[in-house]
Amino acid sequence: MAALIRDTGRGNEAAILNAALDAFGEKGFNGASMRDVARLAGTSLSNLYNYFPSKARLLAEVLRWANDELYARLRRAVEEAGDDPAPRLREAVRAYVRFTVEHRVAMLVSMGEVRYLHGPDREPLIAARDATEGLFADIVAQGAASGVFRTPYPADAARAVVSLCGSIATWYRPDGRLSMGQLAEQHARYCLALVEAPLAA
Amino acid sequence: MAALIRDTGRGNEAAILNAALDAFGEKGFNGASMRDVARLAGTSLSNLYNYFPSKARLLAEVLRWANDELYARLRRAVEEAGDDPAPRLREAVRAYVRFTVEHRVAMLVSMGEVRYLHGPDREPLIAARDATEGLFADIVAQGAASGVFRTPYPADAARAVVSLCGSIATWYRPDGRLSMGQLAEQHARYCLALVEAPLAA
Amino acid sequence: MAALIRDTGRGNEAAILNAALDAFGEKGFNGASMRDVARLAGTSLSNLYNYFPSKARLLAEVLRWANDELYARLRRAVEEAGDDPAPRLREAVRAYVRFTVEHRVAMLVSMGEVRYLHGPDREPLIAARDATEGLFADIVAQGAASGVFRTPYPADAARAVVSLCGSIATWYRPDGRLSMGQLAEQHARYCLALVEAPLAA
Amino acid sequence: MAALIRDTGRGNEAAILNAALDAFGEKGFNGASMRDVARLAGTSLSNLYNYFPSKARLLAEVLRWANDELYARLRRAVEEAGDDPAPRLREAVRAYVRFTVEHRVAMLVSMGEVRYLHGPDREPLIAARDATEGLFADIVAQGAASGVFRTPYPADAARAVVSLCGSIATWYRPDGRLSMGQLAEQHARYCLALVEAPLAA
DNA sequence: AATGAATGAGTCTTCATTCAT
DNA sequence: AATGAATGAAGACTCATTCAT
Repeated sequence: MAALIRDTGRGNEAAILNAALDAFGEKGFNGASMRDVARLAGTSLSNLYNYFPSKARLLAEVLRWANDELYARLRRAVEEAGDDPAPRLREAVRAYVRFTVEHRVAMLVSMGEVRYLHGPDREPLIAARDATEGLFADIVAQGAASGVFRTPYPADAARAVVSLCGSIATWYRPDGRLSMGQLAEQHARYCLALVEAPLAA
Repeated sequence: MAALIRDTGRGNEAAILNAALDAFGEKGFNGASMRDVARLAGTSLSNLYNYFPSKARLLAEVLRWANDELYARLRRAVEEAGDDPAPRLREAVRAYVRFTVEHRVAMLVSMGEVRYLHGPDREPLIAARDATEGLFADIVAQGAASGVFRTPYPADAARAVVSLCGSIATWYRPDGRLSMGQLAEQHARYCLALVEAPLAA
Repeated sequence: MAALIRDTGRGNEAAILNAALDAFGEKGFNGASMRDVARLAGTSLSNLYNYFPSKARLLAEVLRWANDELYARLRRAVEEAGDDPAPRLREAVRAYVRFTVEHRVAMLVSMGEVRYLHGPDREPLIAARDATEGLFADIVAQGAASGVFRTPYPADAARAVVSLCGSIATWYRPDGRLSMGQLAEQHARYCLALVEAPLAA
Repeated sequence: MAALIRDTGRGNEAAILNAALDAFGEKGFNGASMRDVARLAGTSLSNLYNYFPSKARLLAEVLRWANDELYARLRRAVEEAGDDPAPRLREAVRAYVRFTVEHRVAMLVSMGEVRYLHGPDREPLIAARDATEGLFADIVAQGAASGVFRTPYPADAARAVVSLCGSIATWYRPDGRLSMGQLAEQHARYCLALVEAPLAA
């Protein structure tokens, strides 16, 4: 479970972002204090404000990083999957599951703490999340159009797919029964079944 | 969206529980203050402590009520659905979706705020949640045994079903495009598809 | 260590007074709450106010009972000791020590918590305490006048005697090395020595 | 009555410690609020917590300072008194009385409020207090061994001496009848008499 | 970029006390 | 005499944030 953010080219910034990710992941946005973040980042409380003007902005930045990374991975996975909707959906789901498992806290924060953002910090995040969901929506639409996904709800099924993959973060434990690979495999099948694609027996 | 808790036979208790549900639902456990709860309940801050010894205990009680109600509804729905696994799953999912829509905040709190509970308040809740999930697990197991659910992952699919239904709470808005009935219908089909039951074309 | 206050002929009054004594003894006047007292007395919080109009008054009553009892015991001991100052002092000290040991918390409260009393509750207590000290002052004065106590400070030595005996309460433990009898014996000798009375070799 | 703690080399620390000493001295540990301390120290309530993590810890630090200072003074006094037990005891008592008078509240707090300390804050204080008493115990033992103190209770008399000197704090008023010098003189004699040393007529 | 000290508003919780029954 | 419910003030402590250095 490597750190999500590697380097930003600006002093302690990456350490602070990763610390915020951990803190918000463990205690939630309101439960974690700036002192918690500072402690995890190994810097002083007041130094945080040299990088981010407020706690909300810090959360916003963390979420932006997480979403950008997830989006990039999904794009890459889909591109490498070729043109057919079924393998595209399969690979997108597998990538999503892998990201969820590898960066569970990032996913948790991303799903749960956005609602504590208001004003100008909020909308870019919502847009980014919609873009991520849009990737799935496109695949489902393509599959429905070509007749290979026979779900009667092609306009809504993508949301179900995304919800299903994201919810793994709420219960997954690294020492659990299922490996990341098994989880990815299972969910790929769940999602193909959900959109009513033909399945190998 | 009627109040979840009607009356407990003890002074202001029901009003406080419902107020806590609303407050935790809107701002999260850590974001909502006991003052918020008191204001919503129409009583004084200190009077809260005549009913619940701590904020955590208050949350625990709220969650217990929500889970008990959900569990009871699911039981009833499953019983009335007869013996075949497919209609049983269909009715369970529909009941779950209806509960999620009608008591969205209860569901949100139930999914998101349990992790702020520790010590003796936590375990009964986890057990109750497992019991709810167990209802679905039984149905899936029955369907898999009888061959009507052909999912290769009968031991894990119930969790996916529950996650899928619960996640509605994170995005549903009463004024959205889909009615509760449509939502229930869609998810019933998603879930039957997910466990690879035969579907009417 | 029997309860200090036996019965007052008024419902739960004695139980409340003894409970207050214990509570104030253990946690101090400000550290103990009326709830603590109620719990120890086995009654309800609000019922306390049927007997005593305020926490301060409750403390005042407790102190009055303790002082009255101590004063009575000292009077009796002195009277039974005859007319000579040396045996009178000896018996007074022994009685004081015995009371301190038997009702340690009463003594602790009496020494330490009076200062939290103000207004009309305070002065009667101070007067009662002065009366107790006056008993010793009289004996020392008598002994000095008759030449048997040769202390150069007859006007001040009584205070030292009283302080010395009372301070036992601050360190005495029932399971300690010294029995009540030994303690009484030792202090009788300390005090006779302090006033410079002739001592048996 | 100069401030007990001069400077600690860390911001407002000395001011806070002295303020705590005054506040606890006047109202007791439980009667004084952290706001009281802040007001006396001329700083904000929250700033207190930049120096001491809790009220109990603040009390513990205050007590440590007071005990260290007392112990140092006693050591010095004893060392300068030469080798004979009688002058050593005399000078130790005088130093103790002077400290009690000069830092009455420190002594009061030290005697009365230790019992509100629990856990790891408590034991170092008890040990320090025992060390102080140990100084007197050594002197009494030495005097008893050399035959100049003829008390039959050499193992216990030191406690009486310490109690006697400390109790001055409970009644002393700066505008009272006796000066500090007189008080020191009187108690030196009380204590020598108490251990049954030969006294100048 | 980095820190320690500082602050005012806010947190949960407990307090002594009152009131209706 | 006795209780359970209620309350406003106050308790210790933490918060996000700022400022001087």
